[in-house]
Amino acid sequence: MYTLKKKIGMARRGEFATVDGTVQTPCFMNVATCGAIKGGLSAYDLHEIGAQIQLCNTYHLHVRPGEDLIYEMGGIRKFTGFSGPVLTDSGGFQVFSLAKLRKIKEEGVYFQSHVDGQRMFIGPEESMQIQSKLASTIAMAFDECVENPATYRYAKEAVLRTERWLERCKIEMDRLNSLPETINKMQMLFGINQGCTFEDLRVENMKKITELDLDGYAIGGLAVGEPAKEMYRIISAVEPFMPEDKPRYLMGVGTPVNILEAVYRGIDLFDCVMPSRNARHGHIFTHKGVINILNAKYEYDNTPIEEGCRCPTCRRHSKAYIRHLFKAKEMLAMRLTVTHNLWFYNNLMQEIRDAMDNDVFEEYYQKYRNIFDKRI
RNA sequence: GGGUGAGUUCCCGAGCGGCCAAAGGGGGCAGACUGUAAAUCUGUUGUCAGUGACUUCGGUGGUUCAAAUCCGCCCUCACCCA
Repeated sequence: MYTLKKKIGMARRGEFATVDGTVQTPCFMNVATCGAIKGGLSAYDLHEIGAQIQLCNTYHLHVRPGEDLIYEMGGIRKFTGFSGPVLTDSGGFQVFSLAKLRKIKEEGVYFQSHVDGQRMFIGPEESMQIQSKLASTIAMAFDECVENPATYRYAKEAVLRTERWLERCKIEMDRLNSLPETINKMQMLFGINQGCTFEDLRVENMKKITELDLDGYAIGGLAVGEPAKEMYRIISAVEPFMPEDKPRYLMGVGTPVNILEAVYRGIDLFDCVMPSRNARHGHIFTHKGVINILNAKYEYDNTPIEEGCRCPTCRRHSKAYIRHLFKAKEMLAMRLTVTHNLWFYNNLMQEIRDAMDNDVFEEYYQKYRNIFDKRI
């Protein structure tokens, strides 16, 4: 249940209520693909960071440890100990990223496990069944994320197939939610908009999927190599056709500026591996831009990553120390940088919400849109 | 004192007459990363000048058109015998 609290231009300040807690939007969802934030953060650490909601991956959890085990353990939330809402990605994106091993058919996708090469099949029904057993708060529709660039012809074929899959997802989800043994009978389903960078396909698809009256709508298949401007163009093209009273989720995006630009264009939810993955590689986000903590210039730098940052890392540690930990291959290095970056992202959303609440979002947007992604 | 083996670019370590500025690691430096097969991947790592030149393979003196590679002497290290 989404409540729009304020609108500033296209930007939306809202609240998204679920059975597992309410999320203040705009919001960033922290990515815990296999049920854990890579870099060694626990559910407790996430609480410290101000994380509202977490994303886990259907495909990865299906492969290991399997949805039956997680079902037996009481569902993904109980299993991981994360108390807030959890969104599960459908496995559709994995079909895309494991491109070499896949075969896409009308019934679903045949592919090989990245762990042991075992042949597997996931279709819309299977994805819903797995997500139902995982008992996440929100399930994502099983879609096809087409690579960029794509021909119009293929893009169209793929969107139409994804539309048919979406109808099957909804039917299966309704059925699963009515079963007595289902852990979360209120499991939500979000539809996913596709159509590559073709505006007419995007718009047609959005009109089509919103007819299904789902719990939320996502824009998928962006930030897959196209220029950022293309992405913004698609968001703006599709946004007018997204229901006002449903949360809007831009999948897999992005850099701090990408997020700011997307919020500016009416998006409520985000997820991205960038803060955690880049942190593991020493790339760190600050309000002044992006730094690489491994750079020689930080060897004797006794100041925190960002002066004035209230994250657990910056409150205590210097760049010189963190750099040393990386050089010494201590896992604490990654824990500290992932903590900072995730804090930065979650705090960024908090700052955006505050700016909206205080009617200074436009100023905030103008101040940072050319700064956050800059390399310094 | 005698014998044997070894000394290679920041480190380890290949190379044993020209195709060697010298494999491969490590380390260093830099870059990439957007619904995570990612604690991963890429580039670079003698000097100077954009195709080239110059200084390098313990030291020194030779042999040769040509030497990290062959020879003499010297130095250092390791092991063995006294």
